Amino acid sequence: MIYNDIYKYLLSHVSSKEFDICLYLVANQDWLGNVVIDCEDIAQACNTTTRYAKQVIRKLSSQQKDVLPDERRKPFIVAAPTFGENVYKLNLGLSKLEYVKGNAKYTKKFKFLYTEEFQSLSIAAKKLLLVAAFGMSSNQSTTQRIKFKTLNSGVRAMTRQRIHSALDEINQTMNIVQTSVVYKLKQPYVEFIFDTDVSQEFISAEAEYELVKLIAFENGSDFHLTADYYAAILKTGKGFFNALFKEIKAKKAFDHFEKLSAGLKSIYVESLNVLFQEFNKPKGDKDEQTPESLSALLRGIMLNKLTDYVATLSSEESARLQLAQNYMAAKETFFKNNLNLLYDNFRKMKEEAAEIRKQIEVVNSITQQDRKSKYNHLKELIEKRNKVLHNLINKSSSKNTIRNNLKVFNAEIERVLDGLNESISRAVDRTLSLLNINSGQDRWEQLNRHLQHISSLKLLSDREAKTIRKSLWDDSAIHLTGTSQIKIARQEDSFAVKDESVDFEFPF
DNA sequence: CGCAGGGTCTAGCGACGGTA
DNA sequence: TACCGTCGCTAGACCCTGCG
Repeated sequence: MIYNDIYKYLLSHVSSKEFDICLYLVANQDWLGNVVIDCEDIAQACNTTTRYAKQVIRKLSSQQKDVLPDERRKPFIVAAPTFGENVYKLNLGLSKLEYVKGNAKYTKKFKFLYTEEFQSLSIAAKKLLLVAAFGMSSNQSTTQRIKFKTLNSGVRAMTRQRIHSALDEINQTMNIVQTSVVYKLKQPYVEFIFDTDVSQEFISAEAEYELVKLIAFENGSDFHLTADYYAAILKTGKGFFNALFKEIKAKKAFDHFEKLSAGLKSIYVESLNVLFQEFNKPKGDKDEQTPESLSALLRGIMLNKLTDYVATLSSEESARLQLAQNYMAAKETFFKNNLNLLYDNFRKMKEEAAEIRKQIEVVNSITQQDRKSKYNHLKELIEKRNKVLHNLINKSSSKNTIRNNLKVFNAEIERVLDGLNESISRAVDRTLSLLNINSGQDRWEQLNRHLQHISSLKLLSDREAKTIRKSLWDDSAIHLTGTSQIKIARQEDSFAVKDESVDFEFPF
């Protein structure tokens, strides 16, 4: 979106080509508001030479020498080396953390702003059309009327004469809009009448789409992918970034935005690579990948990598804490003459550890959302199973009916459990290996331990973990040890069903 | 890359016409 | 007449492209 400050910048501070290049930069932002600068691409997109594109980029990214207006002194873009070479972030516009629905005025990225005809216009004509586009964004009307007076005072270097010649120019060059001067109460207005479809044609965020396409291409997967696949992948990826922005806002971890978003970006890129390598493997008798299954796969990969990322952060945190401890331990032997330095270092290490902990909390809450929904699913499934079984028992259904129902439910529960296991075992392995806890043979035991660990890590609240454990083990009184044996309390009546692979004990 | 050169913009000045 | 806003003109700065 062309936010208000960018809009004003375009109306006041740029020349004709700079106008196009600024619009290019706005259109080529990724989800984080970063742009990869490729001057050849810019030159091609904006109909100029690579050399001049470089010059403009240099200008847009350096402090402007004009003294008076503040916006002009602020460079339009600044280098963002954290995200890679040639990556710049837009200095104007709303950052992802500032945006709240409805809080910002903006101009939509109409397609016509990016056409060759538009780019060939003089700066005055471009400014007039941008003002009209702003109006069209806010009131959806294809007819825009703007007072001469407004243009004179609101747009730099806009005289009557320039308006008239710009209108002639627009009428000659642009076939999607007709302009004229109309009068109301002796006031001259500029009237723009756009073709109806123009107001609905926007350019989409290409940067992320191009990235996915590029990685698919590099992995040789691009032949098989239709638009549906790309859409599914982009939706999944964007979900993660939105979750990050939300959590950073919620946890007020604004200082960590750059580090965390750079982390998430590289996780996303790595995951896409893994995804397409996976996609390319011969499938055997497996079903064809659907867009949904591909996006679920991506989700799984990203969650795993996020877990690894948390583990890295955790060890950074422990390193700081360890260092702080070392400082204290050294109190007696060293630094006798320099206790202040010692305490400063100690405090610094503790503070850094606390900052890292905050980052961990942000990332954890992203993965937590996913696990929470899986846990809820599991909980619901078990509740449903118990209800069905109790109904069957009350209706004195046959052993076979009960057994078959159990089998169906248990298969489903195991499936969900597998997903959960996969999702959490990494968290446990990576982050708790320090605690020397070996994973047991029994999946149910393992899950129970995971639950404890996860609640000890505050991935789940104690209460949630308790509820889940309760619903898994207490209420239903199901105990599955190594032999998949099921018991339901009410000892007075119980029986066992023998099956070739499963043993059931069931009360009546 | 440097440079030439036409296009474009800015600031400042004075002319002009309308109004109190 | 004094004042105001608008317009056109001009010098000099900046924009942008093409040439070698």
